[in-house]
Amino acid sequence: MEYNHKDIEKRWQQRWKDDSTYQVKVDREKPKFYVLDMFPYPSGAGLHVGHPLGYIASDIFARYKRQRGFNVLHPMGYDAYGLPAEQYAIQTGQHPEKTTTENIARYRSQLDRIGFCYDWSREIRTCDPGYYKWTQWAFIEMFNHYYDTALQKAQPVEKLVENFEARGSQGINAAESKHLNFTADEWKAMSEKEKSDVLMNYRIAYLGNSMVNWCPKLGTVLANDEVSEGVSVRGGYPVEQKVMYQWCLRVSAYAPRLLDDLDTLQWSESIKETQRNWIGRSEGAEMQFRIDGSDVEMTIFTTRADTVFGVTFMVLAPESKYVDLITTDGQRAAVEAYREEVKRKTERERLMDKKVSGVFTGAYAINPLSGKKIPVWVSDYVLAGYGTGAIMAVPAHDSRDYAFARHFDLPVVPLIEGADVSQESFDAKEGRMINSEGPELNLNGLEVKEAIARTKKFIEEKGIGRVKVNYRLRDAIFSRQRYWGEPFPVYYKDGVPHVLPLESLPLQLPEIDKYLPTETGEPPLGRAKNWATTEGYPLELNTMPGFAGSSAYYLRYMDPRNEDALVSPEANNYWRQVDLYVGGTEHATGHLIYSRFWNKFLYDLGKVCEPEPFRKLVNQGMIQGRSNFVYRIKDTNTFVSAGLRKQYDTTPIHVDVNIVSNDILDTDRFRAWRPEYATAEFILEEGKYICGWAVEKMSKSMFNVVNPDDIVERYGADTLRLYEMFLGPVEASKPWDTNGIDGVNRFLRKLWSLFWKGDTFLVTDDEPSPEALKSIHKLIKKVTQDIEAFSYNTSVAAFMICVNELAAAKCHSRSVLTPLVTLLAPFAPHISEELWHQLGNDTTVNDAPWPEWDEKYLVESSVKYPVSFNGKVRYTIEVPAGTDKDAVQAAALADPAAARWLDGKTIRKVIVVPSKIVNIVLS
RNA sequence: GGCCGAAUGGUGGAAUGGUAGACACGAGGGACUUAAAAUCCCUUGGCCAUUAGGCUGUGUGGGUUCGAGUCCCACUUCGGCUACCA
Repeated sequence: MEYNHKDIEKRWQQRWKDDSTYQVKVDREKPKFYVLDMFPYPSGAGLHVGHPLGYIASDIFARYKRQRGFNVLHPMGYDAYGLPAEQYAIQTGQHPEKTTTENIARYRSQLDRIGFCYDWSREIRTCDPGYYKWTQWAFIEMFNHYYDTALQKAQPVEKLVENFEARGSQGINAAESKHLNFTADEWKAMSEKEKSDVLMNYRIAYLGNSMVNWCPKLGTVLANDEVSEGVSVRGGYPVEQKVMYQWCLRVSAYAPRLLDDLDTLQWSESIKETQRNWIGRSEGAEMQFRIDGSDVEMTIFTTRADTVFGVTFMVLAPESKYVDLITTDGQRAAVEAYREEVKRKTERERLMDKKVSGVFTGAYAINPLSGKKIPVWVSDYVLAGYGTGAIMAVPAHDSRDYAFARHFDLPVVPLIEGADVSQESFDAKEGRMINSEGPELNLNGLEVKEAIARTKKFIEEKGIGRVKVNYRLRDAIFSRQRYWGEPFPVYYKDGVPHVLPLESLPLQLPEIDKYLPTETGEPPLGRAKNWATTEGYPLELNTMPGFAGSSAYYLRYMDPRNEDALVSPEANNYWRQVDLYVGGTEHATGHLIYSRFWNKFLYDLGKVCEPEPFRKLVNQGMIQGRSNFVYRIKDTNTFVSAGLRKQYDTTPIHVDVNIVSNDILDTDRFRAWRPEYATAEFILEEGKYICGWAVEKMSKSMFNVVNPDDIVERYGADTLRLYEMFLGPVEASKPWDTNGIDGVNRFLRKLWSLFWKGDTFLVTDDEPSPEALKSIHKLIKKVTQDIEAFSYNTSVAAFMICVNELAAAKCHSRSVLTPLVTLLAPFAPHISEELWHQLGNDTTVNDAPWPEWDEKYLVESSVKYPVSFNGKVRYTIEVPAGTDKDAVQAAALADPAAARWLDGKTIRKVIVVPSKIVNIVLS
């Protein structure tokens, strides 16, 4: 029998499906293990060979854990809501659901061919009403809770209301949008609408005016992580800042816990660091500056409390509410003009434009420590969204303040001994303070750190300010002016928002005729007919963002068809959390923050039993494309081989990598590729046309997309799986290069030839030779350790070595081949399953227990010690295995070859090190 | 600007501080074959040498060590993420 991958893979994939081999149930007899891939957005382009990299790695681990006796949950589903399907719908009128369903079908067939051990009975789609019911449910719960900062926990809003009824706003510890002060009587006197507004200030899901990233081209707002360098991540369209009344999630309330709990996670340091930066904890102080001749007090935030004596001016963000309060009549026109100018600029223009700009408000503030009058300016280098939107400017020790001061000719007062501020600011937090003496506080002579602490203490005592920890993490904007997303379970009664009762969920996405905003500028849902409750109250027109559906999907897999809860306590208590999560780093500041937040919220409610969703995270690298080029001689239809192109004036042209093999162009297929090349002529080198190559992003336009289907068709899924792993470490980014896949395929055929020669089944019950035993035990040890360490490329290499050794030893012994096939099963499940059954087993190879290695087969009978002098290996001595250290030393000293190297010198010492090296040090 | 990571043959990549370059591709040579494919064997970091063997070698410069690709310091280059964050 020949190795026929098509027959084997088709047959076993069918068997696994028929037998439901990979379905799992809660089984309290067995330990659980939860392996999860980040579920894909099913794009129209289908999978390329880069996508399955992480899936293959996690599949190997899932199968391995199953063979180790774990009950393994390994599900898959689709992040089905998203912009591309909607953009496509706008262009073509095709319902996004139709596009999405088709794309999912394509993804599924591509995934199926690779032979994953997913439990497809647990498949979920975020756009499925049975699923998004629970997204809406979570939103309602967030609406009905506030965050208690003393308990560090979400609490029902009713508790807050009780407090208001009894004591007003006094004594509450709640995360809030702004600080409110009212009495119980004032609360009781409020209208329905006023009460609603007050509660919005505390709810975890709340409606609020906030500065949003508005993308006019996409017609929607975007979250911070959906914007990069002033343009939208999807599409790259310009984004502007705008205040809008939007649904938001109070993620910021969870910032301290999101930060602290990072330490409990087995994630890469780099991704934890990225999250730490994104959360952006900074310890500093809030301080009040009174406006001269007014009772307005402006609050600023600073991490450099020590530099207050160097504050020579203050700056407000153009959007700051203080601007209206303090601008003098004389300056009002100029300030308004400036604000208009800033407003017109997009975020990108604002970032690009490095020119310093700003305008004086006409007002002066009083420095609370020195008592000096300092001017207050407005400039767009101060952001409304961070801190309080107002800063104290210390030009001597902050480069942005310095640039501003130089531009507008404001004074620069150095505060640190020896700091030269004639050319640039001195930003380092070190040195001794000078020029820092006021009527009540003297910092001169202190180190910066001491000065910060002293100032903080002083301002707290004097009531000028307070120590404050500030977080950069913003609340998540949760509204999208889109159609293809989860509808909010919200209706408006007399303008007051209410959530729908839980029994009425899911609130299904209505049909609409066009997917554009309405003529009046309302979101697409404004087009839906009868978009109201049965009582006729209008429903919310926005939909939820992409991250809503992906924030708790890992919980739903535990209990995917439960109609009464997101996940039952039984299922959740058994599966608990994801033990291994595999996916790309691009979600570091998006999905991976939102999921943690969402999970912590549900944890506070007692709905889930683990405070973190993903215990261990592995980030697979990106697979880049490897493009091929042909070189056309200018103004001809003649193409010259890469090695000869320097002799001509040529233009490189991307050529489809699928008609190139080992960089050699298939010239016939090239002529057939496109009509304009039908008459192409070639200048060959050594009879071949060699293409040039470059590493680029994998994309259609570069003609470097490799479809896994083609690889599976030609070499089989097992070869694809092994090759993707063999390419390099899972975490590393690397270009896809199909050259070299033959080596892996050759390995599988060699493995096959241990079992079959022609139609003869070679397997015997003979006792294996010591070499064969050593070979297989070496493999067991290596593969076991490598899988645990997620080092699959070296595992594949170890398989190749073992098979080569067994072939050389002509070993066909069942007792060696059985563990070999068992070990290979996670990597190449189809061929392993086939051979496993040929060895006479009936169960699936995935239930074959993982073999254990025995060190006794790995011991050498004699050991060779390289002997080195001063670090250089000179010769080798051989001693029986087990020889102790002293005997090795004696043997080394007695070896006549040593004399050759001693050369009159004396031996200072002899060191026997663990790695079988004897090191002789001469003096 | 900030943070993180990387740098090893023609290529992808191996090396708990202990014989650098495993494994694979590619390349060269050979066997089998009418031929091709497939398969098998040999060579393959560089330099010198007929061989034996020698020298040299992990981005650069220093350091620690009996011993450094690996640890420390400085630098260079390249990637990734992030950014007027006060």
